[in-house]
Amino acid sequence: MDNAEPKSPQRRRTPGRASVTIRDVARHAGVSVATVSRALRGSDLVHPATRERVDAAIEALRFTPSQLGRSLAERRHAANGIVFPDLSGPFYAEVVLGYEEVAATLGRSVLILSTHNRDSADEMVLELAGRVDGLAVFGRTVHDDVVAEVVQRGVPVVLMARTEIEGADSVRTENVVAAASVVDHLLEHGHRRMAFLGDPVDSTDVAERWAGFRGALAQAGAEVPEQAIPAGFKEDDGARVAADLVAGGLPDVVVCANDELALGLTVALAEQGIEVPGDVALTGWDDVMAARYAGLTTVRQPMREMGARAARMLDARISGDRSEPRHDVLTTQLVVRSSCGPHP
Amino acid sequence: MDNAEPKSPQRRRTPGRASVTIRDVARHAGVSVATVSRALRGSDLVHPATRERVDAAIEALRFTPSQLGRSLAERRHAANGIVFPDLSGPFYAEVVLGYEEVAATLGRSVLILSTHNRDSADEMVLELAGRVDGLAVFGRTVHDDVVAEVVQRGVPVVLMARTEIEGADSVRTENVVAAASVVDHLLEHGHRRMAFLGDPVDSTDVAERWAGFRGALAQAGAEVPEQAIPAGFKEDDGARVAADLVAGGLPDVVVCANDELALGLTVALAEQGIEVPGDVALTGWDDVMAARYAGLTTVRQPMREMGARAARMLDARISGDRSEPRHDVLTTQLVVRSSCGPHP
DNA sequence: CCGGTTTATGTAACCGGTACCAAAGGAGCG
DNA sequence: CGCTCCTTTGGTACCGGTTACATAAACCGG
Repeated sequence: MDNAEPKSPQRRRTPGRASVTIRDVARHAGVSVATVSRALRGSDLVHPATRERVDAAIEALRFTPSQLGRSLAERRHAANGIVFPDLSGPFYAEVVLGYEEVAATLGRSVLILSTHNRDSADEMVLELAGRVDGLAVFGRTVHDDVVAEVVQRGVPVVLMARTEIEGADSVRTENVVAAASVVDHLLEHGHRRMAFLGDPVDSTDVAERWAGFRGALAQAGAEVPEQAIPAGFKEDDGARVAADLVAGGLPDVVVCANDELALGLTVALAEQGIEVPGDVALTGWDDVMAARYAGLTTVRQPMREMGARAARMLDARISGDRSEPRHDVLTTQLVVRSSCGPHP
Repeated sequence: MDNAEPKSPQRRRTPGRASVTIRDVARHAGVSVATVSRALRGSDLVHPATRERVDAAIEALRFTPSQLGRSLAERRHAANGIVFPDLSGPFYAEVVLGYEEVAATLGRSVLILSTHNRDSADEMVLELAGRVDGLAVFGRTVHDDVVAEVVQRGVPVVLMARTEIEGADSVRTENVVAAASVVDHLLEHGHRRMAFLGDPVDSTDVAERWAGFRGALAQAGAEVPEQAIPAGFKEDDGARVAADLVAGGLPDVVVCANDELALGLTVALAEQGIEVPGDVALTGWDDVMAARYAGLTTVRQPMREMGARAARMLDARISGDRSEPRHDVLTTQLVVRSSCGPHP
């Protein structure tokens, strides 16, 4: 009965605490590990009396099954990953929230990775891919070939707000029509000379907004600017262009690629004595909380829904859905406030 | 050489893709798994020529070591968890960001869990605890006994913005002094009748702010309200109390437990024709982005630093630090804007 | 009272790595 | 030339679960 005392190289034990394993439980309950495992998973056929003994042992030993051992045996992580550039915007948080909520409901943990423009981002993503059953990637955070590599390894990927990639699902929000509706609204205000602030090269979303913007202007026979004014996504980036904008002669309105740009620009302009919307009108994009209080006209995107949908798409893939990749487009909504000027 | 053909029950293969393992690499390179493992970990002493063969095999087979197998063998997850109530505030996102940034630098992945007031939160936390090397818990998201249970299992825990628990480190921000400085500032404005909006029972932070608020009023010989006006943390909660506040006779100022409350209240009051700061002054707490644009006087907390510090504390514990639990308190900063009235 | 099921449990081979221990082969030295 | 010592490498027992397969016990109608 009490075997293996002499031969065994005496359980190597790490400095850390000795965690109690399924075999300890089995011994304590006087059954085999198989039985404990079965009792653990509730399901199968275990005699009530036996189950009781096992439960008692589990209780007595305060046993918790190791997720690691379980995952290895089941060959699934029961976890999803999500990659985004930087949580700092008030914006990504919503996406993550929607994602997490659905994933949790589906019994999957969520691993987050923020790339912060780190050089090592690519490796970090690959590493992450090895820890999850599926991965959501937001925007231009990761190089195409890295995403392709992940897909190629068989890990389902959903892209969010990003150009499509062979073999991966995607969710994004509508941009072209929304940008056109912004422009149309501004035209109704009587604004004619419009500038666009944001770098179309930097993001698919911005590129589409820029395209929609130009298209609508052209269609209306209004003047179409040659180029967008390049800028990042932060308030600082908006503030930085204020001087140039003034020096170059103010347009009637500046359509900004996101709210933070518009807000930063508003403040910087005010410092130069230029009023919004009196001297120049502005619009943003995203409808962050601050936009409400700043009276910023903007476009609302269903960020939380986007995260939620990504999580559901991944779940379907992980569960074996082999159908053609889907590419969902969520509709957006123009939110008119005061920054575009008094209603005509 | 080519053994085990007849006896082996022929590798059970799951429906999924057959991932390439370290043994495949070993076979391909004509070496043992031990050698591959050594080559993999870079370190050890492997003959350059051998290493080259192994690398070639890895390349050829597009092998990626399984994090699962590795974690199981190393008995570490290389991952930390963080639990918070709800990401939706513009506020928690910062904490998570700081946490993630440091954790990533230290080579740990981050698992997030948002409890959303779900009933199953406790089990979810316990489950999470089984997947990580350390856990950060924000606020009153989890019952004390659940946290204790996690600690008892030997998983290091750091509490954020929460009352201390035996055996766990904690980080929080200073509240009492800050609340007093808010009150002092308001007294300088000449405000005397002050109300406090927020539920002290709901959160340790709020309780401390309420205490600091009362203390400062008492010290100044001003009228001390019997009770705080209970409210949650959302804009809606702020809006909801507007009517009662007006009906009960407006105080000189309402000190709110967070910015969202103050902002929601501002809007609701405006709808009733009551101006801030003309008819009533307001202050918030957190200094979210919207507070800047709404001109809200508030208290800034170093949220990102809080997350970062929690991650560092956990790292120390995981690395074997057995010293007494630390309880860090981060200093906060009064940010004066227009909502408290014109300067005297 | 017996062969045939059905139910309950045990045995052991995985999952995919890590690392201890031993052995092989080469170099250096008296 | 024999003998240590050191560098490389291989064999294998883990880590902590799951589960296919075998086995034993209990049940059943004829």
